[in-house]
Amino acid sequence: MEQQQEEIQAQVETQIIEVQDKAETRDEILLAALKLFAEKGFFNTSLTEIAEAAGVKNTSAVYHHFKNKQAIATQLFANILDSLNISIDDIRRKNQKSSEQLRGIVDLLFKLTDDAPDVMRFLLILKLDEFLPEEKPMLETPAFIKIYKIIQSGIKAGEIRSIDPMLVNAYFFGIINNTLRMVLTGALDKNADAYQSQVWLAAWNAIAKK
Amino acid sequence: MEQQQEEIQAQVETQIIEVQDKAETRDEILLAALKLFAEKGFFNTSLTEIAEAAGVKNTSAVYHHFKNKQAIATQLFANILDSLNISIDDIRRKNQKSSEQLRGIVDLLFKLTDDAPDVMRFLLILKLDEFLPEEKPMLETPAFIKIYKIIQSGIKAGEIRSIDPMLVNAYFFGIINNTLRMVLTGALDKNADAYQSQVWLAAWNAIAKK
DNA sequence: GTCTATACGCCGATAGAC
DNA sequence: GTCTATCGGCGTATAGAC
Repeated sequence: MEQQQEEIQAQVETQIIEVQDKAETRDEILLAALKLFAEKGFFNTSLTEIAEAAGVKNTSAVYHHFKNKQAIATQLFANILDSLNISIDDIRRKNQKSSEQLRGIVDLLFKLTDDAPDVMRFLLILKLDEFLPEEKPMLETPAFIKIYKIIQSGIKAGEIRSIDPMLVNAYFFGIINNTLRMVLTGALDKNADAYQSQVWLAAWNAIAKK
Repeated sequence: MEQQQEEIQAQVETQIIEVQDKAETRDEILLAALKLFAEKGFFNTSLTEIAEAAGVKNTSAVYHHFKNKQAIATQLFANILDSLNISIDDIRRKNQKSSEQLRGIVDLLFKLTDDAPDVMRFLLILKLDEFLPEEKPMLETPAFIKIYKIIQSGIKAGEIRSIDPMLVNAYFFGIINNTLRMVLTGALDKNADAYQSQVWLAAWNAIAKK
């Protein structure tokens, strides 16, 4: 009985491990690809390199998980935007005012820049439509539509200046993203966190109703 | 005597035409490459396409003018930065205050966005280090060093807030460049000129001493 | 699901006539 | 200085054994 249970336990563990292995191989590929794309760009990264970095000695293994190189990038793009979208939902639920919601988003972006710079490089630096020409432009994805709505609410509520919401977007994320881009490329030498509070203030002041 | 002069005249004209042809062929290649790079990116553009667009039926003609594909991009980069640098010198000569000099630069960038969008796409949208890895980062080129100096002067003169000049740069050109990027990609639907005065104000206010 | 081996195409680049 | 012709190589992608 005990032995049987142990066997079952062992089987379950094996299954978990197998499942993990499957997931891990796929994830290893995605992770390796993200890193390489962020470092050298999509076109400078060969499938051979991705395979190596993922711990497989072979491009064929990669082709078993993904139709082609583009499909890897597409999946990365979807994953990143999904998790961004979920985070934004969370932020909207926990905060009422547009200013607070934007503050939350800024907090998230700065954290990501320090903790997952490759993700932010993918979002801010790579020219996505060069290798994902059929994907929707970022501004039309759920995450960014929600940001647009936050801005609209802020204007309606009198928190934000009454100008074209798209210009508000341009000002606010112009300051935020450009700063983060400079952190990512090393033009600014401290980590993102060191700049966060002052950059937030500058960005918010650029769009806040006086 | 008259005939001789006519002949000489004809020869000179021929020479001029030939010289023009030489210059034009090279320029045609550069122009075609600029357009194609701006439209589809460096890696999605083949030398065959550049040759066709330049009015030559052949890549060999291109190779006669440039060592390789990279050399075309390098030349484009140098030309654009040179003319930018010259324009900035001109602006600095004609204006005293940092605010006026920055205003002049903004004016230039907005004009370029409407009149030479491909040049601005090359500067703002393309990921240059992906295909020009050995080139100096843009911030280290003469044109941008001068902009940095303008900012430093403005801080010294009390026109601009006393913070890290690099952050001033991030704020100011964050707003300017992000707006222009959105014009270039169509996210903002009017031409750049329609936004210029208000965007200038927003960018200047983000860095001006209150 | 990962390996070996291999096919295939495209594109960058060169040689040489004119 | 532009043409025809052609090479070589890399990188994507597939077939098939294990």
